[in-house]
This record gives sequence, C-alpha cells and structure tokens, in this order.
Amino acid sequence: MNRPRTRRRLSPDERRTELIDAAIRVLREQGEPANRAVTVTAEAGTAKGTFYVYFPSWEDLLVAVHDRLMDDYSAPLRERLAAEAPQDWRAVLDGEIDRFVDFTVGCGKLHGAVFHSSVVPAPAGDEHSATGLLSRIIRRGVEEGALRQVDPDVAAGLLFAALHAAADAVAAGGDRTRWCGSLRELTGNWLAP
Amino acid sequence: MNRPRTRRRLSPDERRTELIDAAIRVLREQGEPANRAVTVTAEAGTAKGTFYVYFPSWEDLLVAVHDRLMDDYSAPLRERLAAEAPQDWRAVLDGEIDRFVDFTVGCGKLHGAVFHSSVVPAPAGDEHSATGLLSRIIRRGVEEGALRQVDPDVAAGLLFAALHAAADAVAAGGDRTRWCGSLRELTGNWLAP
Amino acid sequence: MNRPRTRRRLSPDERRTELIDAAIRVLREQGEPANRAVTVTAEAGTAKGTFYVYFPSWEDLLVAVHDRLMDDYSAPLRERLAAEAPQDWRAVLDGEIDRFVDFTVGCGKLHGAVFHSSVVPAPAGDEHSATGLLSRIIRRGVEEGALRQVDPDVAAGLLFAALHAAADAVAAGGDRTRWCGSLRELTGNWLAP
Amino acid sequence: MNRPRTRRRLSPDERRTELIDAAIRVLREQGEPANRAVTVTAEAGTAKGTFYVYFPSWEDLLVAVHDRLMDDYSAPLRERLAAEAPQDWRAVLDGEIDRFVDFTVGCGKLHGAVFHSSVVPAPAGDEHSATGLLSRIIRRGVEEGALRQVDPDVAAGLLFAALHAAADAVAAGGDRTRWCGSLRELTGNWLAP
DNA sequence: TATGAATGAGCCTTCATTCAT
DNA sequence: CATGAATGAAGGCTCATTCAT
Repeated sequence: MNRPRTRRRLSPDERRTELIDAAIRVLREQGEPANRAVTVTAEAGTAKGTFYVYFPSWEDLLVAVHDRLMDDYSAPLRERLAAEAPQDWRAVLDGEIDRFVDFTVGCGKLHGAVFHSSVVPAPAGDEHSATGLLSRIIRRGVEEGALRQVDPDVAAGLLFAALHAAADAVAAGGDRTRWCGSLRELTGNWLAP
Repeated sequence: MNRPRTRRRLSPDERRTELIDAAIRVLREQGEPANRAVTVTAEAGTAKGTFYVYFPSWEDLLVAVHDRLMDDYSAPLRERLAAEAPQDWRAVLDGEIDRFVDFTVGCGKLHGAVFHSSVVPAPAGDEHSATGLLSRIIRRGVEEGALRQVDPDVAAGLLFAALHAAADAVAAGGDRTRWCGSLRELTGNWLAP
Repeated sequence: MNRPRTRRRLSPDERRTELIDAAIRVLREQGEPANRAVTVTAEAGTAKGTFYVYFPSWEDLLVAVHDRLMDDYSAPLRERLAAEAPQDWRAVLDGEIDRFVDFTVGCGKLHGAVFHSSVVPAPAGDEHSATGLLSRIIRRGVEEGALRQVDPDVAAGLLFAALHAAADAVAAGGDRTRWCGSLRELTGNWLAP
Repeated sequence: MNRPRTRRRLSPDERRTELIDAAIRVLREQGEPANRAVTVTAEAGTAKGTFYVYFPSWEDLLVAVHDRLMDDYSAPLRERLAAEAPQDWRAVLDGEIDRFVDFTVGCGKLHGAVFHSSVVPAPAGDEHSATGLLSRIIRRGVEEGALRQVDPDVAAGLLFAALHAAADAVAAGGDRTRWCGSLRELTGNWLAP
C-alpha cells in the first residue's frame, strides 16, 4: 500500500546538497518558516524524516547554509588575499561595498535568518566569516600602507556593521545610491591613510 | 516563593508598569524565555492571565518595553535637541559613544530581544527611535557647521549600526577601550568638517 | 481615580430587566457570543461583575430570557384558554402557524440559543412552555370536538417540532408561503375530526 | 489502562477509522466532552497529537462522524431508491418511523452533538442528508401515487422534524408506543392519497 | 449594590523529533 | 538509506468567576 512512487536514491552528498539548496530557496523567500524541517524537505522533494538523517537539528542546517553562502561570497576575496603582491586595498573595499549590498539584497529574507542568528557564531579570527575576511583585507591594507593604521579586527567589525545596515536599508526599499555613496564617503575619510 | 495570599489590586497603570518592569528584568537576565507570559507574570508576582489583560500578545509587551527603554535613554538627548542655541555636536556624538555602549551592555540579553526584533519597527523619521535621534543630532550638527555635510538619515543609520556592533562586541567580552577608541577615530575622521 | 462616571443605581428589578433586554438584543443579533457575561453587560451598559449579582450563571439568564419570551408569546393564548366558552381551535392552530413562524423568524439567532438549548427544560405539563400551551389547546380542541381524538401531549410535541422546522427553514431563506401552506395542509389532514 | 509500549503504526485509513469509531463511542456515552481531542484519542488509544494529524479541528471530525452515521443509516434506503419498480412507499415511511427512532435512541447523546450541530450543514438536495433521503422517498411516493400530492422537500423537512421530536422524546424516557403510534397516525392522515 | 481588576484552570494547537517499516 | 505515521511536551490564549474596593 505505502509505495513511495520513487524512492530517490542519491549519494549522501547529493542529498545533503539538495537539502541545503532547498533551505536557501525557502529562506530567501519566506525567511524562517514555521515547521522548518517539513517546509525544507517538502521543497527538496524528500520525506520529513530525511531531514534528521542529514542534520541533527535546524541549527546544524543553518550552519551549513551559512558556510555555503560565505564560501560562495568570499571565493574571489580569498583568491585576492592568497596573492602576495601588494594591491589597492582601498579599491577592494570600495568594490566590496557594492558587491556586499548586492549580495545581501539578493539574499532576501534569508539574510536575517542566517546572519542575524545567534546560532551561527562568527569568531573574529575565522577566515570564513565575513568579519574575518574584512579583517584580513584591512590588515593587508594597513601593512602595505594602503589604509590608515587601524585595529583590523575592530575596524572589520565596525565596517561590517555599516555594510550590513546599508544592505538592510536598501533591501527595505532605501535608495541604493544614497546608501552606497555615504558608505564610500565613510570608508574614504575613515580609512584613507 | 512569594505567595501573596491576597489579590493585589492596582490601578491599570501601576500594574502595567510592574509588568513592563518585570519583563525588563527577565529579558535582561535570561533573554526571551520559553513560556513568556508565565515567566514575566511570575516575576511580577501576578497570575498568568493578568498578562493578557494588559498585552494582547508578547509582541505588544515588547513594543512597550522598547518604548520605555528608548524614552529613558533618549531623555537627555531630547532635552539637548530642544535647546536652540548652537552646541558642540561633535562632542555630543563622542559622548554618546560611551553612553550608548554602557547602556547596551547594561541591557544584557534584553538588547537582542527588543532591538534586533523585527517586531518593533523603527521608521527613520521617528524621533523616538535611536536612529531618529541620531539623525536629528547630525542634522543639527551639519546645519551649525559642527559636522561635515552628510546625509543625516543615512549617516545616522550607519553610525547606529557601528555603535551597535561595538556595544555587542563589548557585551560579548570585547575590549571596551579598543572598540570605543576605534569608534571615536571613525566618527572623528568621518564627520569632522 | 477609579471614578465610575455614573454609578447608575437602579432597583434590582430594573437592573435585572435591563440585563435580560440586553441579552435578548445580543442573542438576536449574534447568537450566543463568546465571553457571554462581558458581552451582555457591555450591551446593558453595566460592569461585568454585575452580571453575577443577578444571575449565578449564564444558564440562569437563559432561563429568564426563555420565560420572558414565552410569556410574551403565550399571553394571547393563555387568555383564550382562560375563556371557558367553546372556540374554533382548528382556526386557532391555523393562526398559530403564521404567528409562530413570524415570532421565530423575528427572534433571529436568539432562537437556537434559547430553545434548542438543553439547558432550558420544557416539561410537558408546564403551561409556560410552548408544547405545554399547544398541549392545552389540543386538549380543549379534542374535548370540544374541534379536533380529532389525539394524544394531546404527544401531538403537541410533534406539532411544535414541525412548526419549528418550518420557522427555521423560513428564517434560513425558505419560501414562507410554501412552508406555512404545507404546514396547514399537515395539520388540516392530521387533526381535523 | 492500556499502555501500549510500542507505537502502533497503521495505514492512515485505518487510523482515521479508529478515531472516528472512538469518537462515536465517546459521543454516544458522554456527548461532547470537555477536552475533546484528548478524550477521543485516549479512547482510541493514541497520542493526543494524532488527532490533529487526521482532523484539523473538532468540526472536521464531527463531519466525518456525521457522514459515517448517515451512510450506515441510509444504506438500505438508497438501495430501495435505486430500484425502479414501484414500491409501497407508505409502508416504507411507516417502517422508517421505528427504524429512525431506534437509530436515534441508540445514538444516545451522540445525536444532539452531531445532528443538532450547526457545523454539519444539510442542504435539502443532498442525498446523503436525512431530509434529502426522505425527500426522495416522498417524491417517488407521490409520482407513483402511493402518497398524497405534497411538496416533497418541505414535507421531508416537516416529517424529519417530527421523527426527531419523537425520537428525542423516547430517548428522554417517553413512551415509545405512544410516540410511534401518534407519528403513524400523523403520517397516515397527512400523506395518504 | 456596583465595579472591573485579577485569577488560574483548562482547552486548543503546534512541531521537533522518533522510530517501525 | 528513506519514509511518514506517531508522539507528547510545551506554549498560547480564553473566559467563567471571584473579590477588594
């Protein structure tokens, strides 16, 4: 009687990836839904119980989503940081302003769920966190004389907060040019050597 | 513990105030608890049902708590803004850095529950919101030549985010001097005319 | 502080009457509301607690409402029954068909709340109940040869049910002429001697 | 009493049936209980939450119970109506008087909960409703000359009400012979051609 | 007598998680 | 591995009733 039409047999990695993909779609559109495991597995086209095969709890999924997004976002930056030659870190920061706002706005409601969550910790030193990346950029900028002498970790925290605020404001309907412009003015006056 | 044998009959205003006070105590120490109405009324020494006499839902209480905190915090600033004589708005902002961080750290877990909540909206124009206040300060500063020409609303949003980040960091164990110092450096370079 | 604008001091009977009036208004329009004591006292313009001064419980109010309605409705019938001279009881029953349907339709939602309620018992012998009245009419009709020999109590029960059904149907939008006509046909063939 | 140590996993249809069965038992004996979901699931030997897996609300269960009872009761009638040959519809109605009273009395308190409920609507045309069935019987009877020319829908409504009243009276301790006899007299005189 | 703030038992419902199949 | 029926702890909220004023 209970004949599941197709018991899609995937490799664990594929299944896991599908769940994360589904979660990203759900979070982007609805934010954190009620009945989280059900909503995500329905979106992924699997059974409710499958959720717990791959993630002991919702928070574990959130961490996985966070890591995925950060990896995607930070790939070009990590590449840049891997290069040892001096670079124009001021320009890099300027570029990140737009890129970060675009990224955040594109995330829709996902952003609040994943990044404002107290669940996903962001230790300053973690190179996979947003502030971790900014911190490394600023450190390089300071070392290479492209930026004013500031405390890289603290500056990264402040900058990230400001970026965040701008992105949220734009996502909420604020004027993109105005926010990004002000942000550029802020970083310019603050971090120029 | 306290078993008041008799009903304490209070005026609605007093009871409401007691409930808000109790909620602030609870939020400060535990953050948002499970069984919210029960926890708050127990702290207030009243019956569970009394909660719903005064607040149709938890969110209504949160709004009341938010308003109370903002009113308390903003009282001196509103006074300053009421005065028409020119003032040293740079110094005011510098002072707010410390005052805001102190305030936020003193809020403990309350802060996240009330201010990160999507429940309590903070329209830019609202003079009772934190950004609304900052915006008015910055506007005055710009008008009176104490601050660089910036977009007051946007600048307030960015500044508030940075203040917030610093306060959160200090609350989480960060070095207060370092964060406030960096913040002062940021505002100094950014907003000095 | 708590100064009730006017503490209307009425004689207990007036107060009681006002509450019953208010209950009838409420029941007619909303049927049995949620928060019954509150709804009725609000309609009556008194305080919630006053309800319990006059009625130990909702059911007691229902009984009072029932008695009031029945007294009003049955007044002409009781008068007729008091007269000892023989009467055309067939015509009386025919007339009651329309009067009862009018009455019931006019009651709106009140009807279901008060008369379908298991709370208000209607002992067959009770001359204040609808079936009690019908029973006495039928008994007189049988005794005076105006009606076929039937069991008065049982016939009253069946007739009342049929009247009720017709009234409910008309209240629900059924065709009045059709229902009353069929009812007249029923009683005619059934009860004619 | 029964503590099933292990989860009883059934097909949805079986579980649903068990819940409806349990509900019928409960309603028959207690009428509509307080804590409805708990009472029914306890009777069914399942966990409270299981109720909501099968019925979004109590009213949905009531509808299911109603349908089940009507299907059971009406099965022989539907069969009769399916046959095209003329039948003695007077005798059928006479038979239904006893059968309906038996059925209703056997329902105990269930009857009021399910059939007096405003939740379960009974449109006149619905062949699964009691009046719908009676209506079809009367229509056939009229067409085949076994019954007087009456409006089938209206007559069905009136007849059903009378049947109901008799059944309720018998259930409440009334004399079965008296009520059924009077009912037979009523239908005889009313509907004989 | 009248008031309306206060009470708390109790019902409804959700949903994270388990586990028999 | 995958499934989805089953679970039950937990929280939200209502409202009949009480009682201090």
